[in-house]
Amino acid sequence: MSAATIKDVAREAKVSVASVSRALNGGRGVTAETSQRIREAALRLRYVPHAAARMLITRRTNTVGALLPDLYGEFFSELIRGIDLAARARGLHLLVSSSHDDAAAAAVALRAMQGRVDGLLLMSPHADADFLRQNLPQDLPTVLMNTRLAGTDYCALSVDNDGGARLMVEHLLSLGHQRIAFIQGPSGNRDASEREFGYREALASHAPGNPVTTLGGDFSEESGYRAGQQVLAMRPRPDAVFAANDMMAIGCMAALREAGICVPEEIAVCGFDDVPMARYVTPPLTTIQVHIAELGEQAMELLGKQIDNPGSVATGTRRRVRAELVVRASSGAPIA
Amino acid sequence: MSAATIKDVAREAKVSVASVSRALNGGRGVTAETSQRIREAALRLRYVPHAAARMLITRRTNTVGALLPDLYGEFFSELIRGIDLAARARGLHLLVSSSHDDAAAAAVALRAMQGRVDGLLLMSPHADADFLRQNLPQDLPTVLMNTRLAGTDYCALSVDNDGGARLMVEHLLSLGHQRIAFIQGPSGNRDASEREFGYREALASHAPGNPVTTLGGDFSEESGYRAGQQVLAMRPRPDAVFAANDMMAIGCMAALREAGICVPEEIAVCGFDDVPMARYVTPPLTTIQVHIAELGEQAMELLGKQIDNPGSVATGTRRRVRAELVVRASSGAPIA
DNA sequence: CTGAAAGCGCTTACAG
DNA sequence: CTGAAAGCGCTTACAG
Repeated sequence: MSAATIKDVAREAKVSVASVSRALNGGRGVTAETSQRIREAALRLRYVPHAAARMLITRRTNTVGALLPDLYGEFFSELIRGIDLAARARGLHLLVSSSHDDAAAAAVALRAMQGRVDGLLLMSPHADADFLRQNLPQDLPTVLMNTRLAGTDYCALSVDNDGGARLMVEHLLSLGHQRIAFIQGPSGNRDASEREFGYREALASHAPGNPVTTLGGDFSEESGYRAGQQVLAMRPRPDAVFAANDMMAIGCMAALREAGICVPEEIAVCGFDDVPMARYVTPPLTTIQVHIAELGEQAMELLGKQIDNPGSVATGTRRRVRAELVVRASSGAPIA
Repeated sequence: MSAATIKDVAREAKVSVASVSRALNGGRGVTAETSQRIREAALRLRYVPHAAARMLITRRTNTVGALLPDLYGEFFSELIRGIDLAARARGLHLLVSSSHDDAAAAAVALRAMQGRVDGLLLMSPHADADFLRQNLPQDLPTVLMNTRLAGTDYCALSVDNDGGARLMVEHLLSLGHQRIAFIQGPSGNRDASEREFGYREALASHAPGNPVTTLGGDFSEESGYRAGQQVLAMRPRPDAVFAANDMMAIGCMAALREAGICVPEEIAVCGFDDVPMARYVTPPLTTIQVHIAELGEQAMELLGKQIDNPGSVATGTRRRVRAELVVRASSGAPIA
């Protein structure tokens, strides 16, 4: 015996399918008595409305799609949890898709979601204005997360990378550090370039005379290690290193330690992200914490609004998720 | 203008909708020429078949559901990535649902997936035979992951916890450690109890005379710290501590360090999981690595088989994902 | 090879 | 309040 349909319930309750539908969806236009009888019949038959049939007729899937570059790692883990929680709270299902190596794969994934979702949460390094125009259905509510958005009017959420970087530079300056070097992230990476921008800007406005020094990196621990070796060779040597992410900061500290340099006594080192490991390295890492889960939650909230009430969210709405300074031993600050 | 339907394509290509359907689904029973014309029309109209309509008629959603206790953290992050990759490879969409605080919430989530998925990947601490009988549709292909399965014949994947724990105990014994204490995980947790079982079994078979000592814990770093303090107070003191997970091992090491005890010279400490942090603590942690992504991949594979070919997977099929010893400094082994 | 028609399970005007 | 009927967009026997 297959799953019960609305017809079975109608027969069992001796009413028409129309009444069953009405009773089970809010109950307007049905006597309390009939409604009760219908509900009992549905329960007895373990009736669950067929999702596809309902989608077809209501044009609503009650599902949102999340297209992410990856699912792995601290960042995505927290992001997807924030999204999931917010979706759940709104009674929405979550369809995920990730790991698109190139723009073509991302486009395919995007297309495949068509008709399966009421809205889209999109984070993709491949997405630019052109890509979006090509691959996003016109009328599908969409919120971009940490994605290039020059030339688009989609709603967008992003991490306040420059603000965070500025906080860090101000912190280092306040401790008396003068020669602050910056380890860059991968070129073309938006987070990385915004962090660098914040670094430059903070130096320019607070300490215009101080040297601006950037070292190549790609977010990997190894690249941080190599940057650390470069720091060792510089004359005059920087008295602080600000890495565009924590893993590079950790790699950098390893290089300094191997050379017998004490952190933070001889050189301060700090990062960005506040990965869990940051607390556990020696010395614990001063870094910038970003509320990633909030990024997911807020994006979902914005998307939910658009879905429920198209037009309720102004075109091109932008929001930033705040970044906070987390002071630990590696920057040489007196710890309370 | 809304999305094009099959009718629009039929009109554009001057054929019936039946031909469009045939041409676009494999093309059997259509001349190459007609098929070509139809494809061009579809492309021109940017036609994408309406997913819901197709689901309704084919009874296939091309979607699998993953019901997980959480999405956050190393373990789930890796698990879901393994699942996602395997699902992608089979052209299946992935619907996720998580964070069910109790059995009732899990049941609701399970029901909500009905009709939306062709199969289910299920990991739930709330799921026992009774729960499954109550809440799983009879004929829905399902694979259980790391879930209690006494009394069920669902297919199931699980981590080889006892095997891993046995490896660790054998490793410690081979290094000459005699009094090996074990820090337990939360009571009722399947992974935790299997690891403890492996610990006891390995001691019983390889070193029946050695003391069996268990200390309470709940997988949190704090509980490991407290267990570490208990270890310090014991006489005779254990010469090795095996924690049921890495975070407790890390907490334990912190307690020992504060008391001025050297790891591994005075006491060896090791964990289970190989979280990324394990490499970075001082000293680096000897632990058991589990190929979590494999768990997800294999589960997906088993599920895919069941979906494609019901009956092709023997009822009650069980598989275990292997666990490997990762030797680092904390166990006092000579590192190559 | 091609098309007209039935039907998947539901919701929603439209009558009564 | 209640029911008969149309229709959402698709696929698939069934004829031709």
